[in-house]
Amino acid sequence: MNKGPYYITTAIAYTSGKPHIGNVYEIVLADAIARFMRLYGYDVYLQTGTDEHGQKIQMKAEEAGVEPQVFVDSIAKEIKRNWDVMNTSYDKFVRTTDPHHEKIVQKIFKKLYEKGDIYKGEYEGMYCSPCESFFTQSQLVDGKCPDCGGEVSYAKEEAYFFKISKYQDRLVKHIEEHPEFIQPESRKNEMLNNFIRPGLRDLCVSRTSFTWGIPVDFDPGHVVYVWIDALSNYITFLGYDPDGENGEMFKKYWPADVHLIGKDILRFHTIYWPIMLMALEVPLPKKVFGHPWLLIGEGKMSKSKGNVIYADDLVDLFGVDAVRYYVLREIPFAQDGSLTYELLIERINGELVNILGNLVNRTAAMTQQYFDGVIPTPSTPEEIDNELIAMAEELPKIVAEKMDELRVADSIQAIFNLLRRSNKYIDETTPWLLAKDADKKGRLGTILYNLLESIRISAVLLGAYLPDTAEKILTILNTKADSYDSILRFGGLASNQKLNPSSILFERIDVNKKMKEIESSFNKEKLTEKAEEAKNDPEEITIDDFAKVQLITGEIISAEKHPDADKLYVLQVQTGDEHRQIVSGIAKHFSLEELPGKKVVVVANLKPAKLRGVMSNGMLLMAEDKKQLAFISADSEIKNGSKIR
RNA sequence: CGCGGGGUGGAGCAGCUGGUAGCUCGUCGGGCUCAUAACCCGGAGGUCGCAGGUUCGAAUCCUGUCCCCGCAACCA
Repeated sequence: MNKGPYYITTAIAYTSGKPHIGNVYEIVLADAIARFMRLYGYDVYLQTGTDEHGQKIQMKAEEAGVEPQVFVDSIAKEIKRNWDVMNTSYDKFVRTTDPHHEKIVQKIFKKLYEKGDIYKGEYEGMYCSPCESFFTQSQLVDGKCPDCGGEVSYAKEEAYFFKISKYQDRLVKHIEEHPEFIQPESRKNEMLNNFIRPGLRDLCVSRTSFTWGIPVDFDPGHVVYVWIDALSNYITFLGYDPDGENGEMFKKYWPADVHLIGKDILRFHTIYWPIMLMALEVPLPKKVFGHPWLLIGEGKMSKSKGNVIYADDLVDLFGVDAVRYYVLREIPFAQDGSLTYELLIERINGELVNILGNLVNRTAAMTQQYFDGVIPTPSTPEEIDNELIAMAEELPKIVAEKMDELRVADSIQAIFNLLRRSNKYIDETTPWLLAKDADKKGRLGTILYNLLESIRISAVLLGAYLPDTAEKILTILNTKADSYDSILRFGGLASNQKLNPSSILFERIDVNKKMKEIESSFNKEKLTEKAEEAKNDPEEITIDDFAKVQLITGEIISAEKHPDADKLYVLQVQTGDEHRQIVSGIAKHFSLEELPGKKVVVVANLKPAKLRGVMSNGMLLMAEDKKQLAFISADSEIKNGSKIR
């Protein structure tokens, strides 16, 4: 039952640091789709990997004091390890530093150049030499470099540009004619209205400001823009060759069925990538799915917020399948999902333990008790049986439909509906009562068989999402009937086989105990992190350095909104005899009303600066943790303007 | 008037091609004992952000308005 090739890719992960659970979500999602499609009968090829070039990586490597290649080698290894920890079944793990990939990207670049779609031009803008970066007028802060605050000067440099605009109309047409192309569809309009229709500007596709990239072979000093490099991975590793014979894999699997990516990079995949392919005269992928994000509580996960959660830590705490289950189940089709330990534990206990684990456990126990563990032979079904059977036979179709739309969470829910129904079926049929009556042995057997078969059908489907658990269940059932075909008709489980001894599938988690465990390990982590930070940041300052900073006490007299910025307040602060205006980015944390009267600490000798047009003379000191800001003030009455030292 | 997403019982969501408002969790009460204090049943709880409009009828369509969240700008 081969349904043909199915090529699915994830975005390749950027090797600038260890991937967090949000990054890992993508490969797990891809894996679930890939596993299901394999079960369903497709010849699936799942490609994932790492994106290893670019300035940021070069910088990180320099910071770490190693060669870029050494740096990306170690990160790529770590990323791959995380993918493996999550038990993902990728067919190919690619790396953009692969020599073959580099060679083909050079060929692609050259071909586009020869075709005239890439031309040499000049990049102009305000340039900051220490930072080696160009900035647009609007990015400048007070006419200075936004990164280092240094002077910038007008400069231009040679660069190659890609004639994106040439393909604009074709792209619009393609998107309009293929509503499937951008998923979820709500994103389609965003792309069209926000980026494409206003007009595409030619894209600068080479850099000379750093060297860690694929060199433009016909013009030394230039390296290929990372996105051109990265996006190409989808075809280079299949054996695409711009001026030769394409490889077998390319012929078989391209165009891709799905590019699975984060919604933040949808732009690159629905604009630049299709246009690149058009320019190369290569067919476009069928679908680009910008999946939502996994949020931590309410907010985005980020290092600066200090709320980063790593997949391998979660797996240590809860097990692979529990973590897979959570991310797949909790993130709906087009809306961000949220992760907290409490929610995770709730899902594990409420669904994996109570619904799934308990059902398998009680059914196996009854089969053991009443039939010595031998799968009974069913007799004529009754009305109540037919209801269960109908639902079980319906399930594979429902799941297939949902998966076809990439609605993974819905698929899982459908499976759990059958498991719930099965639990209910037990209560309705009361096997423990039938067991007391020898005449009812046949009926009892039918019921247990129906349960075991429903469990088998569920387990076969669950294999896509919880591979280990599914395998465990099928082992308990002692069956090899695990194909999609085998679950289309109820009754595929062979009778008279003896069940294997069952074990607990998911251990119940004690919330309080677990949270304590997490906290203690979290603290440990924090300590080691701090220790590392201290190591990495050996810079000590002298008392003289500190003396340069002039801190004084003050009091906020009045506060008003910045006319032109959401996060800023314009504050009038009394600092002794004088009073100064300070612009501060605390609008998100405090209301205007509560500010007047607040005692504050002010950095008095900070160079004045204009913030979005308003002068600011100084800076307020605030204490900051993950969630909130707090003012710092003297703990007893002291005159405004008092020195702090 | 920068772009987009969202506001539905205590929590998280579904419904949004118009016609008794549904699911999971929690809560209260009951049942059962095969099972991992689990499973099953029942109840309470919502004027579907607000105000208008279209319609015989709107959570669902239209207009206005308020609030929240992303992106962009800004966090001295």
